[in-house]
Amino acid sequence: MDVDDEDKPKKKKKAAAPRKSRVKKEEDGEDGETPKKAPRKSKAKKDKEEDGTTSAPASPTKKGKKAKKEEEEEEVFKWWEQDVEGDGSQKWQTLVHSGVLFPPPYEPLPKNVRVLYDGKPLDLPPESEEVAWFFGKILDTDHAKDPTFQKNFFKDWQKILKEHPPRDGTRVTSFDKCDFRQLLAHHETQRDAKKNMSQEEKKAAKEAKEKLELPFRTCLLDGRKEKVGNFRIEPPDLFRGRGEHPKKGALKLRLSPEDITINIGEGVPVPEPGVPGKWGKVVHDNTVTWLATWKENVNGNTKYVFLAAGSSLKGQSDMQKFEKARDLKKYVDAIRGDYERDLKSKIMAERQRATAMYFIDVLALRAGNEKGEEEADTVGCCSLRCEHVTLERDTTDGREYVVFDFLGKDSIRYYNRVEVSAQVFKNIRLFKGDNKTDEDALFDRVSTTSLNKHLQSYMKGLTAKVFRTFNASTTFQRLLDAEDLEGASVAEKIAKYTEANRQVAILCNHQRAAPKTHDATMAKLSEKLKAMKYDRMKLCHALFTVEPKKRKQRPDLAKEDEELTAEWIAEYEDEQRRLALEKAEKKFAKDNEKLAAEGKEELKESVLKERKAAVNAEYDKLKHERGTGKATLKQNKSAEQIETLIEKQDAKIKTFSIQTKSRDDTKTVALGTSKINYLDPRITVAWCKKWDVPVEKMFNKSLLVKFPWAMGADAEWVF
DNA sequence: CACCGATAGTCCGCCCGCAACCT
DNA sequence: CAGGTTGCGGGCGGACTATCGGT
Repeated sequence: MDVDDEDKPKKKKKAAAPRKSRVKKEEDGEDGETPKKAPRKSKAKKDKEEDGTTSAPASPTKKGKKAKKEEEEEEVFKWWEQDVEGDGSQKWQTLVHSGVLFPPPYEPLPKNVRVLYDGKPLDLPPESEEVAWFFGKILDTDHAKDPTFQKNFFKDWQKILKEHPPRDGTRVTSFDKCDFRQLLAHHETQRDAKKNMSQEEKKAAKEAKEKLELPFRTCLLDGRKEKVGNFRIEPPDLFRGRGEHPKKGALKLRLSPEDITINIGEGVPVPEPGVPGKWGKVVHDNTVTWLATWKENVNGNTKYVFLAAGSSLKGQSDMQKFEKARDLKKYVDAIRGDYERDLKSKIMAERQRATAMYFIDVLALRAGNEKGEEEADTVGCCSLRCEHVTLERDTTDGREYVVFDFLGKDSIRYYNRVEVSAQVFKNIRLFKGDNKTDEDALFDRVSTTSLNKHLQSYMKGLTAKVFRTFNASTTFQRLLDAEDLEGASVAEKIAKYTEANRQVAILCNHQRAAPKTHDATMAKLSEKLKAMKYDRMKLCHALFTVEPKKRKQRPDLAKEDEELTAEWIAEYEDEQRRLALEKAEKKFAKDNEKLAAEGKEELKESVLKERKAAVNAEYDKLKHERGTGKATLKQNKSAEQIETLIEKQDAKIKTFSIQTKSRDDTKTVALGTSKINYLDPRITVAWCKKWDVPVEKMFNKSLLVKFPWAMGADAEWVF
């Protein structure tokens, strides 16, 4: 399903007109209600009927499961099977939706929950109390302890306080005199109360929420039902910028309908805002994909309500993104040749540009736009400063390195020591110059705009970010191709896939904080692994006991696992004994409880004694076996049977250790981001088909919904 | 003893929110 | 700028685990 007629130049700006008439006509008759039958080869209907109806006559014994009918009756629009038409500037013909959902109004705190000022409770009007609440409820987080956050919060709170002062006229002038602890306590109480709601209450609350949200969840785009993404208007709160953002803690205001612009089809009913007021503006712009927009007050950014990731509009542009990245294959050799050449250019701007391109290509750095004073200080390739790169030469082998150390997007640290060619090394030394300071731009003659413009000269639509997609997917494809998985278990296959995913995530610097419980989890897992190895050891010993000559014949089994030290074995067995005894005690108590309930005579203490003696005998036996290299099993088994058991145990150990290692390797790597944004899903689909792995194992529900267009890729498909 | 099913408690992966990028 | 895509963290719900009783 290659889309190869993509780059046929259809640059006539007004190409939208012809197809409009056809669709429009159908529209009028149908009120836009019924899904438009796809003009060409839609097999969707047929597919549905086949599984939809037949499963209905359930067995009479089965309780009629509350007809979860809405399951999948919707006809799916397979846009990727349509012929590409138009230039993409027009995004829709008709659009019907319910607007946006506003957050509930502020509920004032109970009278006994107060901010204290100078030790005395403040009686605040709701407007200023709400702002205090935003701060109080996060009092136990790092944000509340951050000076910038405090400063910005307090400044904005004072502004609100001016309009809505404390009822007794108290002047709030010092942050340090404020005590928000009652607010936090109230927050915790609320949280507990919510947690402790009964099942029914929780269910009722959930249903009420769903009912409320239902109209907003979907819209009608060209008559088809499509999922809407972020239909909830962002609630007011204190701005949580990432890293050292100068505006963190500032008050993000509550929005009214007047702040919102609605984009909707012409001639369809405009939804009413769910709160008092009128929409700021209503427009009918079918060249854009947003349903609503507003301007956020803290940074002045424009926010939008878009369709969900699984929608046709998002899917189409997502697929185009990957097609564009695949296009780059055709040009990349020329581009590389040119920048290699330009690394030596006499023209400084060219030389810098070539070096920047080299980093973007090889390291998958982001473009790196200029940023303002009012934003966190983060950089990408073009905005690197001299302080972010250092040069190193290995004195023993003369190899040369550039060490990158800077804060990138989301203030995530990028640290990388990269071996470079003599030319790149020389260039960086040159760019860092003698007359530059640490704060000066490394590439003072390159901007993202100029670099992108240069890239466009090779390929239409080529920009720096395309290299990231290209790099990620190419790397992924190459790593997967390098593994012959014939005869491998599913667990092994998945491990190889995850490893390739991991390599890409590392390339793209997708990090995450290690899970808080990681160390504890790893400790548990390795104990479990040791226990498995212990069991294997016992099986081996048993084998040699049954058939001593095997010790010579099977050196692989005779070799002792050095991880299982004598101390560990002793500790482990003692612990197991303790647990077994404890269990025997419990069982004894339980048995008696039951007998008592039945009015029968309780077991005598001697029974417990016997049982414990049996346990002790078993572990005494193990204790005697320690260090002897011999063992007897609970049940007698033939040598052959034991060997089978060992094989099984080996498989179990192997699978388990693969999983354990993979988890450890991935503790600070975020795999999701590349999977969602950078890896062409068709690579995964093809790989799954090639190695007979269900695609559901590699894609979770939302990825499956996001990538329907990729599912048709066959086993031979390559990026 | 193996296996199943129920239950409660824990954990971890998924989804969402929205910030931070790019062009 | 407007209009998108990319990205992390946090909260939540569902899966998993431990335990127990019953067959």
